[in-house]
Amino acid sequence: MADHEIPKAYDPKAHEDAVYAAWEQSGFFNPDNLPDERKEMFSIVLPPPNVTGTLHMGHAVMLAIEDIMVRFARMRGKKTLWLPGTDHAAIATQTKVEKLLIAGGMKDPRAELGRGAFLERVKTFATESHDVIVKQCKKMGASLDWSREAYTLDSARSTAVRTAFKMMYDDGLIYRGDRMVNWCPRCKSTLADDEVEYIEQKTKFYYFKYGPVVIGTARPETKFADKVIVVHPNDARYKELVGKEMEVEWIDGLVKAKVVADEVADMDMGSGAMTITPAHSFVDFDLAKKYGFEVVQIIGEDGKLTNAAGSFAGQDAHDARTAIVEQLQKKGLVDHVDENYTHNLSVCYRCESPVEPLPKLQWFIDVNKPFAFRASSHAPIDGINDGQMISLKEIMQHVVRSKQIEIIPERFEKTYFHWIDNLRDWNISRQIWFGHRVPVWYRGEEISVSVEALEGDGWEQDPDTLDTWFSSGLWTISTLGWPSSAKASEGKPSDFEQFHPTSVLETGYDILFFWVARMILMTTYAVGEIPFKQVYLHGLVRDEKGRKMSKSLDNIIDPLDMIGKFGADATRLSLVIGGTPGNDSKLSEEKIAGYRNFTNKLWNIARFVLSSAHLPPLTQGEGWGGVCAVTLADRWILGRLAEVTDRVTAHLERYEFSAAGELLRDFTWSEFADWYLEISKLQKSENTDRVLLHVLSTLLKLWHPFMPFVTEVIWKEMGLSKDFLMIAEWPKSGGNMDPRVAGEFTLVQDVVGAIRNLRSQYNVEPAKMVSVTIVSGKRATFIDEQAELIKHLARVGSLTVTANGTAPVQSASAVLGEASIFLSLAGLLDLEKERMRLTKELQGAQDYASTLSAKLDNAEFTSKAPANVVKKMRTNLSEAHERSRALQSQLAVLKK
RNA sequence: GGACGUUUAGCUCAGUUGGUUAGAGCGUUGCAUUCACAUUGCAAAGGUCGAAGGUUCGAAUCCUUCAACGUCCACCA
Repeated sequence: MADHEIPKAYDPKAHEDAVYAAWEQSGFFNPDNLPDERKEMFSIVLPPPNVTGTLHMGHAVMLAIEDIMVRFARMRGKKTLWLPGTDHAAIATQTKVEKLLIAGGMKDPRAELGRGAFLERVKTFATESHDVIVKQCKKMGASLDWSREAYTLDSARSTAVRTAFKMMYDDGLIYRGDRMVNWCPRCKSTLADDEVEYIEQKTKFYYFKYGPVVIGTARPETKFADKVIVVHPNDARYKELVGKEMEVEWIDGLVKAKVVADEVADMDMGSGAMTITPAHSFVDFDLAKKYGFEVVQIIGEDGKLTNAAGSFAGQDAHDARTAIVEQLQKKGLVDHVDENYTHNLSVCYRCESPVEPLPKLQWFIDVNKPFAFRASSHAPIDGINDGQMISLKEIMQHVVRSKQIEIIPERFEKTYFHWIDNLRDWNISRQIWFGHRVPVWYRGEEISVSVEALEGDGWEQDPDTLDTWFSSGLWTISTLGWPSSAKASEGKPSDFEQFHPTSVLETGYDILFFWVARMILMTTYAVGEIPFKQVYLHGLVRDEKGRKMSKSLDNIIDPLDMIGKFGADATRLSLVIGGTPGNDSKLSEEKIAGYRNFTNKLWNIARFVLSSAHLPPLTQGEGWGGVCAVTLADRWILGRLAEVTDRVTAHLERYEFSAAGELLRDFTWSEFADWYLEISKLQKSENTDRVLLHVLSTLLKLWHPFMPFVTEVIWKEMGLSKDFLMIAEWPKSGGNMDPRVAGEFTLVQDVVGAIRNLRSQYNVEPAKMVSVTIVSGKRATFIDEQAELIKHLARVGSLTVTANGTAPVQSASAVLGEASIFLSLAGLLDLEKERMRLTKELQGAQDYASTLSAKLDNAEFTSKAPANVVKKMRTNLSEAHERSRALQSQLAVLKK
């Protein structure tokens, strides 16, 4: 036990860093160092934060939830690995550094520095970010195994990336093609479909005369090379025209145009006729491919018009629009202009510049092409055989549909399938410098794809880099040693064999497509295993008004600030309690302050228990098995503790963190502190001390995953064990609540509550002793046995308990189901007030009774409802009647 | 245009397979400050569960329609 003064308030700052350092030093974050032989594995990979800066509340909620999962698993005796790492986040990081360099005075950083020097700058920035991120994870208390830390761009992960690329290339899944891509003229790079965002915008929509038809467009600057008119085959207006060729007057003079019929044309849209722009529209490009039309690029990668734009060549595409329209106007080709057209402008998700669809030679992953599946021998996927021809899309659908991967909450499965249905081939090459260089080398017409670099001999590597999600898609396998050390060596199983597939992937729903789906694709392909058995998706953390936290709104709540102010434990609780999976949650400082109050409450519970319960320290391993239930309160609190232990365990197994936390908080505060601790002040005994210590130590274990710091500090104060609470064994309930005990204790609570209520009604000071009479029929003996308890808890000086009796004069009364309570108020009783109060209560009781009898008189109800429901209702009815009678007789006394 | 989510006390949210006076925290109101904790204690007030229909002996819970708010996807003819 503590032989020194424990401070009145818990000060997180005084303990947190030291506790984390001690945990780290123990080595127990690394599963290989866990003390006993552990058979069952539990593994999570940390979704690697981007090295673009610092952690925000979204990361904090992720760390809090995952740490709960991990600490719970570890305490339950599983060989537990939580593997940390960071993501180089190619475009995001490069863009961020470019912005910083520009802010520092550079005009075009890439041009001014060159590839090598520029990458050095990015690397320096990434290293600094990484260090900050690691520090922040530690501040949160995250029990990550830092000895296994990984980085998406380090050498082991680069080998994995090149290996996967080569496998896919050899299987014919990776191909190089001239295809439409989303091009960001500012980043000078392509973007994946889901890296494009849309902003609603009002713009002009032009209708032009194009030969015999009128066509509509919002982007006149792309229309120079339009040579094909498309109409719907069923459109009567244009039936005659289909198949014809003609010369039409256009922007830069006459062009030769022809008319084709295709169902993509929408008869109800505009004039029903359109021309196509194969080089700058995904739909038109597909159409051009289908009919073999020429693809002429009008807008270049610099965002300027190409030579195909004739007299406008070299102008900025967006700026040239007005001049082009003017030229058409002069020729009398403008039919009319819709000034109020709203459409969605596509912009780059990183820099918000307008995105230009254009054709470009790029690397793609074919998601529809069947290949020969390579099954895993140690964790095979059910339903797909070795060598079976199957496409990536089909695998992605299969593993979720067959529930081999379970998504929580389930509704996101729908979103997932919908996304896959719309999935096109994945463009994986980017024209940026920071990232994994495409492992392809060229020499003249020759192409070589290689894991090892090809040096000299005239080989030149592709200048492009890979989409950042290509490397993070390999995260579960690349961090566990694939491909280099995926196999056992010297009889020792490898990390990959032990920990893959990982148990659960915990992340925000906003990266379900970006990352989760890509991991499923890459992992099932590369190793023939699912990457994780479950996906738990948390919601976004928003501000107290429900807005996203952002710099421009200046509403960012910084996790580090909150940890400094309220402690890591309080910050964690505020992020976990009150939220449900997949739903956004609102966070405010007041909320965190509320949980700071709770950590302090727990601290003071411990302070009280440790100062009042003096027992010789138990030797390690002995535990508190000797704890006995002597009094009613002992039986009650131990029974409740058993119930709470079971329910908290069940909640945590189902990832119901909020429910588990609320249950624990209510038990800790409203039952253990408010009732048992108060009772213990009266019923002092060695056994009471044992009960206090037992409940406290069990609570520390149950709370530990949620609030690791304060529980570990108290655990040390208790001196129960030399070992950390972090590796203590998770409690087992070891018993049930006796329903009779529950009923009896509830009666005591109700009696005490009724007396307190009467005191409050008459403004009797809490400290003042009062006189009370309880008339309680067959419960009189029991209540009399508990007289001391009731007197203590309700501050009663004189208590009379009788089986039968009449109300004492000058007293306020309350009626419980089994007892009538009278509080003596000599001279203070307000007859009128008392009469009104009792009348109101009587009314309530009678209304309730009549509702119940109406139900019970209904034969359909009594015949169809389950017997226990009917029985319970009969009991309630007789109680209501009894209560009404008691209230009536009390009113009668008052009237005298 | 398609899909999903939310709507319960002033605020933030729970509410298990439908079961009978709808719960918590914060806030509010009243009383209390040597006695573990004012980062506290005791008590109270406060809700026709978004609307309208339906199923059922019984609906916050299941079905239909509608409304408001939010999110994602598609789309620059």
